[in-house]
Amino acid sequence: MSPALSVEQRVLDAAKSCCERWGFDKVTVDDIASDAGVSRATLYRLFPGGKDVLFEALRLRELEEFFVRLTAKVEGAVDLDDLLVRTVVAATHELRDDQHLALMLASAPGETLGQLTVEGLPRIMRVATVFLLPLVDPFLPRKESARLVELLSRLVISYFLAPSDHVDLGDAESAHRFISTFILPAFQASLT
Amino acid sequence: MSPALSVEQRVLDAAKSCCERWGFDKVTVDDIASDAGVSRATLYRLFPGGKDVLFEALRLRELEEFFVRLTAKVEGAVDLDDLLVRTVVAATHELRDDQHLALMLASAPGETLGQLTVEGLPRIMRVATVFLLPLVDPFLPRKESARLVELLSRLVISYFLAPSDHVDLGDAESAHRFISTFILPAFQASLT
DNA sequence: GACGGTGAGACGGAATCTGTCTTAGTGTCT
DNA sequence: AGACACTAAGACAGATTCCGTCTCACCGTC
Repeated sequence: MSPALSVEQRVLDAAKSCCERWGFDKVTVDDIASDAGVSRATLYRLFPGGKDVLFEALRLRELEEFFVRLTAKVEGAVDLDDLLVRTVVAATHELRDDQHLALMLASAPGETLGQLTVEGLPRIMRVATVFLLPLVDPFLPRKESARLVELLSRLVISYFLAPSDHVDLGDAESAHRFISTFILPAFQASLT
Repeated sequence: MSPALSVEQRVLDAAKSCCERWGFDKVTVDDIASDAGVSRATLYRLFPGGKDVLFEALRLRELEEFFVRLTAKVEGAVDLDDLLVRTVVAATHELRDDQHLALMLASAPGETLGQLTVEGLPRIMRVATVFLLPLVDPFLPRKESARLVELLSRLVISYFLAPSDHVDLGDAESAHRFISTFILPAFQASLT
């Protein structure tokens, strides 16, 4: 047996694939453990607290991978307008293309929505801030950056979950119109 | 709500699709009931005894559909040799193409194998006899027909579960060789 | 031989599932 | 109108599964 990946990663992969195979609320810890080729004891040693902690870690990993891909896509923006439009468009596309997310929304809508809106939102904001703040910082004072990142994160999620007839944040032109009209003016005064 | 299908059939369909979605041992009666758009009480009224009886009924339905398709494929055989070869070949192909069976074998091998070999075999023999006896009857005395049907059923299942290097019952020529060599001689004396 | 990491599995308590039952609602027939 | 068949909803106890923690034996390394 060649680990290749760390045991933690193997377990998280197993959790993800079990989820996709059986749906979130049918998965048991035993399923995940045996899928990862690991004993239950080991799983609990790696993720003390069990299922909750494990899935929390999985969500965190997915979230970070999401922003790694996202920031890679928006590198080299020339001004704030450009940066925000590209970020919002790329994020929207990523959300729409996320198979795992789609499956979760289909098989366990309540849980998944909670992770996108209520319980999970603080973590999302936290990670979004970590990844996006450095990109926005050149254009705005720190405090304004944080406000901006939070605002856009909320908006992207909202428009992803409930698309609008008037705005399509997956479309560059529409996103540009939206951002110049509703977002940038609020931060114009603070532009550095 | 237009029933279109009888409630029993809807419940059996739900059981089948739940099985395919979640695997045999993850399905609950509630899953099936709500998938069929039926209350749990109704389900237990239709299948007194619950899960076991329900799945028994499902297996019986699948089995009968199997033989309906099979007999349709072997109509018009001119002699016993022809009939047996075509039956064996068609049955083998049906088994190999059965998606539901493949899923069951993959997700619940123990249970499914039992249904093909140990507990389930009597029922298979019974249904096979009902469907195939009339086809074989013209060529053999009743008692020999039953022996023949049983023998071939067992062989088809065995070669399906564990293919041989020497015989391929899905191939007409190979099946013909096999049947003329091992099967027909034993019944030659009884040919009517 | 000590030591960290692991698998196997026992354990009690919580959660879920099963199968039966009762109740109330709906549509049909007389 | 009333009798009737059929159903959804859900309460219920008992069985089963699952969870999280624990112990113990095992193995490779130091």
